[in-house]
Amino acid sequence: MLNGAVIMKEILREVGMIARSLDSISNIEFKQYDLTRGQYLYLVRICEHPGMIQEKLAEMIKVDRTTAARAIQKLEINGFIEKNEDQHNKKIKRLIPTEKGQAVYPLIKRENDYSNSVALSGFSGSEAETLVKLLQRVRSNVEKDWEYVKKGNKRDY
Amino acid sequence: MLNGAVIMKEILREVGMIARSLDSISNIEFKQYDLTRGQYLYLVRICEHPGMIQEKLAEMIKVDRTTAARAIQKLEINGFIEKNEDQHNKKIKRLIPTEKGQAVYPLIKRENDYSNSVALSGFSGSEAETLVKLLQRVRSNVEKDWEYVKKGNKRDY
DNA sequence: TGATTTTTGTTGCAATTACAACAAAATAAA
DNA sequence: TTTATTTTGTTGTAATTGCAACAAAAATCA
Repeated sequence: MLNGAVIMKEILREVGMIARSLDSISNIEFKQYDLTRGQYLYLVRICEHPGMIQEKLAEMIKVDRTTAARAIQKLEINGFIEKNEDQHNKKIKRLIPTEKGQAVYPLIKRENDYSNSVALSGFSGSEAETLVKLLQRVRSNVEKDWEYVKKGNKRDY
Repeated sequence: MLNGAVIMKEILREVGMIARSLDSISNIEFKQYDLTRGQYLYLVRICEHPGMIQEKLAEMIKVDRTTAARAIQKLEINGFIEKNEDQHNKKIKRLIPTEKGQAVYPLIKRENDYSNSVALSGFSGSEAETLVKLLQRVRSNVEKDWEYVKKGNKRDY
């Protein structure tokens, strides 16, 4: 039996270890496609939601606006995506994958799927499902605080 | 009902979003203790495992050896920890928190505990327990691949 | 309408991150 | 013991990351 104190620290640390491991692996494996650190994160989302703007992408990934801005800038320079201007709104730029970007997408997807299958090896279908649902709830809880703190507010505890 | 395809991508992404959110929050909140980005990760572990060497700490956190080296170097420069030489082994340096480091520890702990409680809000005790256990299995699965890839090996998929 | 606030985007810093490449001590193998 | 390999640590270099501070367009408000 696990007591509360153990759970307290473990969730956060386990998640951190898992995320860093998987991110590190992906970054190493995507170098062969000329994607530098972190870029795959943005590219997959742009491919899945073409026309998205970078502000929303940053929120989706949970990364600083300026970090996203530069990652996206680089994706554009290297020909993976385009920034298209909007008909009705002069301020926003809609992000669209190029042919090159679309060609890389399935390779990223395949790697991510494989990493997921590794992560879930030994899991039954229902265990995997339970985990996804619990994680989605955690994410929903956590993202509220993230936005709150990111905006300069102070949490009270 | 969730189908396999959704689960496939969701686990990895949910974990990534949660990890980045929590890390971002912590980094903002720890600035008041003069801890710069990422340093809290190392300091808590050194406090909980005094005498640890930095190679093991890097493995524990799942971060590059050289990243850990510089983070630890900075913790030392800023007086949070000491590097003690070992009696029997001239190569290794044992990491020990200073008074200052020990004074900050409970503050980090408190913040982490709070973030955990936020992450788990709405969870029953048994749900929280289930999540920890599933995450530990995921981490165990994933860290094997991380070490494998980090050492220069190529995964086949 | 006009003034104010929010959204979206960029650039200047200063810092972390990590790959390479090296060194030296410790361990394993011959 | 001598040689080879692994472990542990550092530094050079190049890149990402994110806070501040700014700008301009859009949305809200009075």
